[in-house]
Amino acid sequence: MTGSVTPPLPSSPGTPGGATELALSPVGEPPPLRADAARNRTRLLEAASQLMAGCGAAQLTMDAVAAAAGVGKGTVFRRFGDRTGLLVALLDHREQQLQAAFLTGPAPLGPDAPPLERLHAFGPALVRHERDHHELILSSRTDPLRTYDVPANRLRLTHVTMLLRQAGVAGDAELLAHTLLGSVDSVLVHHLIVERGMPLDRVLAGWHDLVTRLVTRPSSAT
Amino acid sequence: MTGSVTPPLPSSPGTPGGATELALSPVGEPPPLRADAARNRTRLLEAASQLMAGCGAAQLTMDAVAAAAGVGKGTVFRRFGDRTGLLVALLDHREQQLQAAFLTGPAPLGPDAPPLERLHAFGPALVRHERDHHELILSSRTDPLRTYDVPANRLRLTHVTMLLRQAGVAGDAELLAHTLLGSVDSVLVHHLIVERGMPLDRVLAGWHDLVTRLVTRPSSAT
DNA sequence: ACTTTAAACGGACCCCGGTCCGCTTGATTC
DNA sequence: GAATCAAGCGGACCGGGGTCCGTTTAAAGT
Repeated sequence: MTGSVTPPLPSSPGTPGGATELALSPVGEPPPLRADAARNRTRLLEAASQLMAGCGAAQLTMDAVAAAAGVGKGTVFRRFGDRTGLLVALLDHREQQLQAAFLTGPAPLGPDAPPLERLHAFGPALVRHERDHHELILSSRTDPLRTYDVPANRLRLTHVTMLLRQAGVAGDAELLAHTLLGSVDSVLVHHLIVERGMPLDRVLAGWHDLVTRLVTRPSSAT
Repeated sequence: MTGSVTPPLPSSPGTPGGATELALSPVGEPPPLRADAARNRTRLLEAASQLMAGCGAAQLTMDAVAAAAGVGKGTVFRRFGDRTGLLVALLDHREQQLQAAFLTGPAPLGPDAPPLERLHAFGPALVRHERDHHELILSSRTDPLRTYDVPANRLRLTHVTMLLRQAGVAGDAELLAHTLLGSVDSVLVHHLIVERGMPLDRVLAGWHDLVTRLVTRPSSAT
């Protein structure tokens, strides 16, 4: 179980400017749910997953999910904050596999391979994963800014940043990681392939090329 | 006047798979509006702009815009398709300045400077422009896929692609252009600066660094 | 077992985006 | 200037996201 989606509890409007800390992820103690709450959470995720499988994201209305799970509508919102929250939770759950693959899995994705190799392998793995779940991803992007707060995406960023550093890349590893990840962003790739008819191979070649360019030290400037 | 926002006329469901051509932008004859329609269009854009300036994007409801412009709600939808369409039209209008700057303006942005210099200048110009309009941009991103269809964004892509080619870059210019543009995407930059506290200079340095890396031929691979 | 308390629950309710369809009006033709 | 017709118009209507608040119930204390 993920347990990562900390819903925006109504008790935390707090300081608006909140510069005390990042305050976005006071991850440390996701207070355990009450028994019934946990049970309902599971039911809701299952119901949502089935509705999704059955009729696509369009049919995934909050009322429908609530009804299918046999709970009230308010409960869904209490648990997941809003529709996006529910979708993210659903997605987050499906991320586990991918995360396991690059965190602890076998080479070339896992920690046994050298950083550069892992980096090269990471792109295709991501693209494949995102293609499998693109509908869910698409519909969870209603609020563009929140994308960067999704745990899965944060994890990817840290991962790529780390790999870049380990590969001995010169320069701003964090920014470069953003750039790399952006180049295989789910929405972009979907656009390129579906709407522009670009072959998948070309996108993947782009990833490898980009990794190579970024890892290579720029020899001459203007 | 832009005149670019061709609303999805109810008469054009046509062939769904439409592989005849791109069919996305049959730009060629935006059929002229009837007098009253044109008048209302202007009124609506003005009303929207004022509401935006007055109370922010949140208050920009379709009803409010319609009321402020003194027309019916249906008219707004007929003209702009949906809320996003209205926002894009608004944004598109404000793009003119930027577009003029890099299409026909003076060096280093305009055509009088060498390609590489234009490329370096383009990033900062974009970032500045996007910061000025980030609220509008943000709220026009509800439908992530449509982003790539916005005329302004297409233009940017072609522009950067062209500059890359002119600068003699080796490799997939179109993909590289996507990558470059992605690295200064409005939402990303806003996230980095506002939520992560990254100084603007660092983002801009990232752009220059990236341009340099991409233009430089990768000397050694794995 | 009984009390207490905060969390969880449910569904009526509100708001807004988007649709629909009958009416109006600007353009064009004769 | 009258007739014709497509384009434009408007606002009632619908459905779904999100909120609110009175009620219920799991858990902790005695």
